[in-house]
Amino acid sequence: MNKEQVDASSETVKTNFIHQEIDKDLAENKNGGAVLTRFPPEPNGYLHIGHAKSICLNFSLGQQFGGACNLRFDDTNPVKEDVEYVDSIKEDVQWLGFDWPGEAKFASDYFDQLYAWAVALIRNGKAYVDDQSAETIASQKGTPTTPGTESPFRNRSVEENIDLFERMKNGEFKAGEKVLRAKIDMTSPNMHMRDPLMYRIIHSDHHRTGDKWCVYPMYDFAHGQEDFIEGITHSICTLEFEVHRPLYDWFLTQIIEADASLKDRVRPRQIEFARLNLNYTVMSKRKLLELVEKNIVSGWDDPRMPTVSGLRRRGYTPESIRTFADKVGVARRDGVIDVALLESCIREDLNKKAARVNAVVDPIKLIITNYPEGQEEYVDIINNPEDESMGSRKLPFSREVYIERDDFMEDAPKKFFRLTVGKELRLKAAYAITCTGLKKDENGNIEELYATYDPETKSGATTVDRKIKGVIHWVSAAHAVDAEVRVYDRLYNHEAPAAQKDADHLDFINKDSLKTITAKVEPSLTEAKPLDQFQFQRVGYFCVDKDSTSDKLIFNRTVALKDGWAKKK
RNA sequence: UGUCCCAUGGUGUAAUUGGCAACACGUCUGUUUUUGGUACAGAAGAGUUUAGGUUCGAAACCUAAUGGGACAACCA
Repeated sequence: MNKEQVDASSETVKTNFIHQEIDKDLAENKNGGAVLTRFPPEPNGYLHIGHAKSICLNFSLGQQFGGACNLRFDDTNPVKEDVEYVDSIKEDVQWLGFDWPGEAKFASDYFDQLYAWAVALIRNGKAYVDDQSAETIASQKGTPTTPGTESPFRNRSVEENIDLFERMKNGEFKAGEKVLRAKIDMTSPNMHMRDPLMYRIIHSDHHRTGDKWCVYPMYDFAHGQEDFIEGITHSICTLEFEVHRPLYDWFLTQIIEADASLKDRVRPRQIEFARLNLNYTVMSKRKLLELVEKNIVSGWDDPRMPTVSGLRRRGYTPESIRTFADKVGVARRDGVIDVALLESCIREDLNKKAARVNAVVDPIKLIITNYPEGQEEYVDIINNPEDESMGSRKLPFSREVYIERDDFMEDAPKKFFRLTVGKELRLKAAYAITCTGLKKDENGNIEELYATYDPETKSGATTVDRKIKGVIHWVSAAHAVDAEVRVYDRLYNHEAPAAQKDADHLDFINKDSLKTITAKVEPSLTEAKPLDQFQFQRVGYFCVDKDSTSDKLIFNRTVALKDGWAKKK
């Protein structure tokens, strides 16, 4: 199969530089042709759309190359981590449509091995216990432009180091009293090679290992070895870890050197890519947490949050997020993606799937004066013009209906296809009506509209065949059900809220990012279940909120429909 | 006064690895439409940051400049 055919048959097959690097490794028969990736979150927060990109990348790489992708929790810092996050992360990954081989893995599963390797490094004179304070160690580090200086404890004997490290493990010292450091090069131009910390003392219960450990490995001494233990071939991470790569490789080299039996094992390779940035939002855990803690949003799953749980509650589908991740691409240059792309992905998906319903979001009553009082009838209406198999339903029609306030205009320009006095238009799936007048209150606000209908124009009836340009949606007033509709907009009114020098991201909060209104919806919606998705005809895509009940319907607006008319205005 | 990474339409990614720049989103036009949606047809918009070099030929390779980014947590 050549590349053209692949592209034509499957939109998801798209090349990127990581793909190409793996191809090269395969061509060189590295690792015996194995490909195994991993998604390694720290269980200290909720996943967001940026993680989703990484998840899609790692898992689909695993799938495409006939391997798999491990889910591994990087739980090396008990003071920040919690099982609550483990559960939400698992749920989000599965919801996105991915699964990992066997049980989820944990860095804490490897603490014994990591400890043994640390001891091996000490034996080989590659690590030492430092008694200095964090401040002192930091000051000896130097700066990116000036070399560091060596610790006075750097040349302790192997025996002393081993004894000290063991006593650290046994809890004989207080937190901060001692650390284990790699002995590399305090003058290295790469700060991470200036005798980085391997272990620190933490007297705090770990969510999985309890109080077994008093020492915990740092990221750099853990991550590469975790990959190595699991047989990961390609360790894909974001750009900021690029400077860690020499250290990643150095630790692996030391470990293999210390134990010849490890020489033939799969050796992981770290590859970095640019993290996802989206405009009109923020992506850092810290800022997202701030939004939650300051009650700017209702929680991690607030539909305005870029979290996976927020997007889910907003009505985004896993498919739409996967196509988004695919379209965004993978590269080494950092950029900012337009949310419009995300929105187009969910529209594309929901256009095919969502049943159309009639819901009037900003209602105004229209009375059809020549329709008999007390009469009602049921008209047929198609559920989804994009999918005939979704069938049709009956919709009640009567003398008084609600229509959208902005579907009427008193002094309408000629290009206005909707309702205006004297003009005929169609109530979708029902009759053609002609507006005959209106009633205003003392402030000049329109209270009611009046119209006459033409019984000959009933939808489906072939008797009348005149061209009627305008078609609007409506709901029978007598049958309408009230529903709370939460109209969401972007959370920030600045496209780069986190990138301003003299302003905080909170300065750019969009005060109108949530408008709660009461809509009149068709009665069939009382059957809707949480997370069900609909297109409110001509308005947008909406999903039933998790707190919705048949007595109190709540809908979240996922995304508005494209509005060509709004642009013209 | 450092090391490393990056630079392609408005945005994001491509360019079969040296053969006169493509796709998606967005924008604009039209056609169809009982959704001003969808679908369809078409258009505008970059000559690839700059300057040198290598080459018959450079977005791609080399050098330098410029611009952007990363690195000095007992975080990951």
